[in-house]
Amino acid sequence: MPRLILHIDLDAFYAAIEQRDHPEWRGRPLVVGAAPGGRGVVATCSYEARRYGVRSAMPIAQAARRLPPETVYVRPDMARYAAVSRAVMAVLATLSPRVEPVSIDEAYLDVSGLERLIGPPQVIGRRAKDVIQAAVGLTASVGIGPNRLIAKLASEARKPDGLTVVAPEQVSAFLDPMPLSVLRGLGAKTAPRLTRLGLTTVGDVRALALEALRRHLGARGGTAIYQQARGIADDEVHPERARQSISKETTFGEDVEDPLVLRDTLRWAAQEVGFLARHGGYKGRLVTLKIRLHPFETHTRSRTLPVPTASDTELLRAAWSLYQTEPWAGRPVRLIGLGLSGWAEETPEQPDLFAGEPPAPHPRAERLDATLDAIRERFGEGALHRGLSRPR
DNA sequence: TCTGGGGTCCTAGGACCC
DNA sequence: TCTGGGGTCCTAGGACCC
Repeated sequence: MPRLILHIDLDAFYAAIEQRDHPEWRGRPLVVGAAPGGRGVVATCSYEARRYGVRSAMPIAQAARRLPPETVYVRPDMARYAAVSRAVMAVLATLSPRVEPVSIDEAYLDVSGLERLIGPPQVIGRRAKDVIQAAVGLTASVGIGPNRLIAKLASEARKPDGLTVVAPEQVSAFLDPMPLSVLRGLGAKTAPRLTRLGLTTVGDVRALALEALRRHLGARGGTAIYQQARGIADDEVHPERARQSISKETTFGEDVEDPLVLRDTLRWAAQEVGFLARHGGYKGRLVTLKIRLHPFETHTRSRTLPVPTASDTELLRAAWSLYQTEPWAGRPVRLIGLGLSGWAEETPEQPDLFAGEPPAPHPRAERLDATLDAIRERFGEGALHRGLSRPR
């Protein structure tokens, strides 16, 4: 039986939350990210700001030069955004129990078989958008297709507040005219390898033999692109993917040479990582120090410990000794941080969204009220939209 | 023009063991 | 004195994604 995969992407997520909670900022260019005078980039910006050509990951100084004086700049409040995200994921779970969050503002749902319960794909997609609007007062763009790649490209096809369904027989017509960079794994470095061959669209890539693709992209990458260009891609949705690493890093406002400041910063990172690890029930053996030296030279150094740990002091000791064994002392540091990975075999899985609660019998969108109460209880009123309204 | 922070996955060489 | 493969672990870096 063919799968039906839904991809949902919350529109301008951080910026939309800020505008939701500050009505006076609605309709104005708004940037969530670094302070306009400082170092850093745009995390997300409102659609009003995008009209000036501002995009995610653009250096904040460059964005500030383009944007008008009435622009609002806000620092990210990740704890708040994460609460909204969890509320969205919870309400999506009333549609289908197979929800895989892929980032704070994106998820895949396996909605195969829901046509009998809800209706055709268009209606399922509409329902997903409605329950999110009702729960948190935000718009989302939805794409539905036979696998994850097509669902994702469908949600990107119309934004914001879009809804696009691609049936299996429409896949090649949908894919062929797209720029080849939409395929997963063709980024800034590898896409030009194909562009140099005169290829520009997915249709062009589809015309290429498997052997040629493997020659230019490597055996693994070449095969993956060959299949994607034919609309063949992963359609498994994994509701409880375990995380593989925990890390914390920071970029200094100005480069730092004082070893005491570096050590204090690593201590902070060790405490943050240790806290997250202990609360998730993780212990890891691999400690990685990350450092970015002036002007923009990045290194990692890692050490495998004999015994898995989640201890702040052990993390700090390992990271600091990695720093000290390198001839970096005295060189100005732009960024420093550390990570923990390599979980012990017996590390328990991260508890899922509803851990500890009785399993919901047959979750359906009709149970929205009960779900909203549960969300309010777990994530606080702030996660929810004020002036709650029911979907029709 | 200056380039965040949080991740995932892959590659490749060397050590080491059988 | 020279020489196999295969497998696993460790480490560093890079590409990519949101």
